[in-house]
Amino acid sequence: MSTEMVPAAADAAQRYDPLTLEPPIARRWFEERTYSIPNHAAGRAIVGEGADEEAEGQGRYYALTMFPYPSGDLHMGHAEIFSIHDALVRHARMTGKAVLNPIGWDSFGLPAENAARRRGADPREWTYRNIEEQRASIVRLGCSFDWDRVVHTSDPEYYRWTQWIFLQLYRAGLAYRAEALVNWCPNDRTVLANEQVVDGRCERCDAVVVRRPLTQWFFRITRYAQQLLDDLDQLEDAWPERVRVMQRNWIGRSDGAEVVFTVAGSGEDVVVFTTRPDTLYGATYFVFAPEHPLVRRKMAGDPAYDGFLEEVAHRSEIERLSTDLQGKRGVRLGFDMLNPVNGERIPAYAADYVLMEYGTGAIMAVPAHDQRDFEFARQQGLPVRVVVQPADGAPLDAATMSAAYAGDGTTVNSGPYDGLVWQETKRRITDDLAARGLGRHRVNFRLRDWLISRQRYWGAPIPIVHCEDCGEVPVPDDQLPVRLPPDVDFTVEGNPLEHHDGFVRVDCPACQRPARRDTDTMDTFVDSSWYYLRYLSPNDDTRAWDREGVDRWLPVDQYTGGVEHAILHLLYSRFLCKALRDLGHLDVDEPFRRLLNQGQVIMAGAAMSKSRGNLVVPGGVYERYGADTLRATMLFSGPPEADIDWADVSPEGIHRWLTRVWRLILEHVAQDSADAGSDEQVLALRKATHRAVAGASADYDAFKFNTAIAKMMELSNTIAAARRDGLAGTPVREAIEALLQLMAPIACFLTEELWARLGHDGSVHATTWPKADPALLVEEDVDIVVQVDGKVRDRVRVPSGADDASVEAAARAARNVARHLEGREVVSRVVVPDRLINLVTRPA
RNA sequence: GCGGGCGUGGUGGAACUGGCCAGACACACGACCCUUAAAAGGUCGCGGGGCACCGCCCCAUGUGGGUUCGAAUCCCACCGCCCGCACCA
Repeated sequence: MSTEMVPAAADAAQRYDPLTLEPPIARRWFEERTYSIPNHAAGRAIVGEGADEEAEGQGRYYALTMFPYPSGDLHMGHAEIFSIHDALVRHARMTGKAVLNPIGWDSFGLPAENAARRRGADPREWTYRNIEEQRASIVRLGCSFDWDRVVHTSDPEYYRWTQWIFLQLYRAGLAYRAEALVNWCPNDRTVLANEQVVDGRCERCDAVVVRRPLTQWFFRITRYAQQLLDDLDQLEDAWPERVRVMQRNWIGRSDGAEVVFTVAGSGEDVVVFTTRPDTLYGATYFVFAPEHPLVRRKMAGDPAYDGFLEEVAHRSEIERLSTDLQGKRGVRLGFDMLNPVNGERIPAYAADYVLMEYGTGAIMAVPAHDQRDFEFARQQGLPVRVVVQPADGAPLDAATMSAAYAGDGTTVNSGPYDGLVWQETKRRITDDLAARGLGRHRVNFRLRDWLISRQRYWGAPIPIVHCEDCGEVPVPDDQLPVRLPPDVDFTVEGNPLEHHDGFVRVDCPACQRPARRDTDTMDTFVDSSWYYLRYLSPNDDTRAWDREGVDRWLPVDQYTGGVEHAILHLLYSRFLCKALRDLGHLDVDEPFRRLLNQGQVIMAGAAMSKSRGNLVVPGGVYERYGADTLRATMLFSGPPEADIDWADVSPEGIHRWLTRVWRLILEHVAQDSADAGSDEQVLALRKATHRAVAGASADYDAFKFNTAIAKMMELSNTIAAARRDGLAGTPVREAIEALLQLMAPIACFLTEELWARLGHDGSVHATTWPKADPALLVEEDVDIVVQVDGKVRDRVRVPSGADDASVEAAARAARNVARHLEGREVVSRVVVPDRLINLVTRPA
């Protein structure tokens, strides 16, 4: 369509019309699989130089973007992610790298099932229709994905291997079934994920969610807690600081001690975890979690305790949140505890501010030095004993203090440890207890095991059979996948799989007798924590991934996605990578070498959402301005990490610029047949071009697309001005070609078309990234800022590299400088070569 | 409460490791040109104040201090905003 012969004048007058220009190109890239790449591909630049193995590895670039969830059509947030990702991908490709750039869909999950429930339809239909719609939008946006590697996590060909991974972990003891307190919606009669509980209520029906013990499947992520923490250091400067901090906090390592207390009279041992063993002498009472098994046993039948337990069990999440730090509730238990350091007898309580899930479910309470203990003590009239005195400030007085003191200081009231600095006390007390067998140094993590089972239909079935004789029996690998039955009844309450006899009834794989299939499906985060591996052999039905491909491409060089996955998805993926490494299936410690968190697209300060009615979809912008304008608008609005408020953004400026570039180039093609212009003009344009190339290249490397675009705008303005001043022919053409190459990763369609109009056969995207000529970047003369006493007073033009003395001479000669030096004596000078000179004076 | 981050024109944002009179590049706005008119396009102006106004001076990067020849950038305190975690022992 671009090579049609038309009179030059008519051609130059042709309007920039992205709506007819873009779709055919987009379609061609999709249909011809232009950006597909084989596993053994090597970088173009490298191949030409016959490089060694290491260099060959550097030529490969695995670019990954978080695959979308198919909830309806794309929104502006997607448009931003894909604009950023595609720009960096296209740039990487032009610099000669072999880029693996796959896409897929995270297509299991609750919304599909809910849609199915509402309409009695099959979740497949809803899911795959949405995928098709999104795919079309992504293609329309010009994204250069490898369409030969598409995966959907809901395809049996995919979840077969999710199940295989489950079994790998199961056999290694990393997957297990146990009872746990989970979120239960009494209205929907189902378990909810934490993410599905909003402010203590079910996100679907708004019922108040309660905690309920159920037998669930877990992945033993806690076994990797220390590694997950340690290896964050490998990601320094490569992952955003805040993501690493969030993961570190989530893992939550705390160093302290285990201390053994004894039940007075019975001699039963109860272990507590504390980070402050130095305050043991300050323990004035003892607290158990309400559900602590020892308390249940000892207090069974006690009306006060039973009543309290009942009350706590029925407390909803929402109440727990609202009572927060005030109203701690507890009951005095009918026994006392003995403190191992001094044998002191202290009263035992059960209170809801101690959690069964953290530490050992029991604590020693030191009200003087822990705020929660302090509040509970004041409430119950329990004694407060100061055992740490701050180094400076007024000494603490237990009778009058209004808050706990958790800071550092000197140990007091602690027998043999008095006078020691608290850290020293901490160490010694722990050592001494250890010597007596009553304690030890101990590290505790906040991280809990990953609860992966869901009582849901639309997920990967857990490949386990429950047999009365054999117990839990894994489904043999050659019988995978355990398929989701298509004919389920969504009108039943709870998990439809439980009500599907054909699914549930199965022969035990071990003894062949009738058994029962596990009806839980896996959390969708399991699906998404390994998809980057499946991209390496998406169609291989003999194994989960191509080991050779994995070794060649991993780790992912660049991962782009939203910060909302800072913990869950990224932590799970890191865990699974390490587990699979230890099982011998791959050979990297960390899956994602670099991470870029793009900002969110918001609307007038608020998140876009359907319920707010402020959802903006790309469709409107496509129809008005086209995809290039949308892409460039997203990238020009600010740095990629920053949020974009669509209310502040206007695509019009970008559209005007693209139109100017279009016109500039068409006019050049039509008119600039012969070279024209002075040597000075030619040199000036060449310098401007190479400055833009150097600057924009650096910006691309740093993903600063907004400033890169600013430099391209400057260049296009310079070219236009040069043409107006009479420059024509080859020098203009050179500048134009560089401009198009710089713009190609951003305005992929416009540049493709104009490149062809310039008479090139191939694609602009297949060209090699322009290189700035260093000789054209240096100026013979430079402007030097002249300061007098730190204030800028003038500028002088001197030869580049001029020595300090001659710069000073030139500076003193400058008119405005001379005025300011009048009556003053220069006592020193500071020179920044080729940039500035500062003359420091005093009155003469 | 703990942790992380951010405050620059009317707006989005620039300013490499402290150094080119802070404000690139745009948006919006204003004036003018083109036009019968509008749209589109083009040119110019655009932080505040001042003057002996072809040029120069003063103030200005949330506020107040400090370090430095020199601070949007580094340090301290305060004010404001955003995000994460939150009875974690």
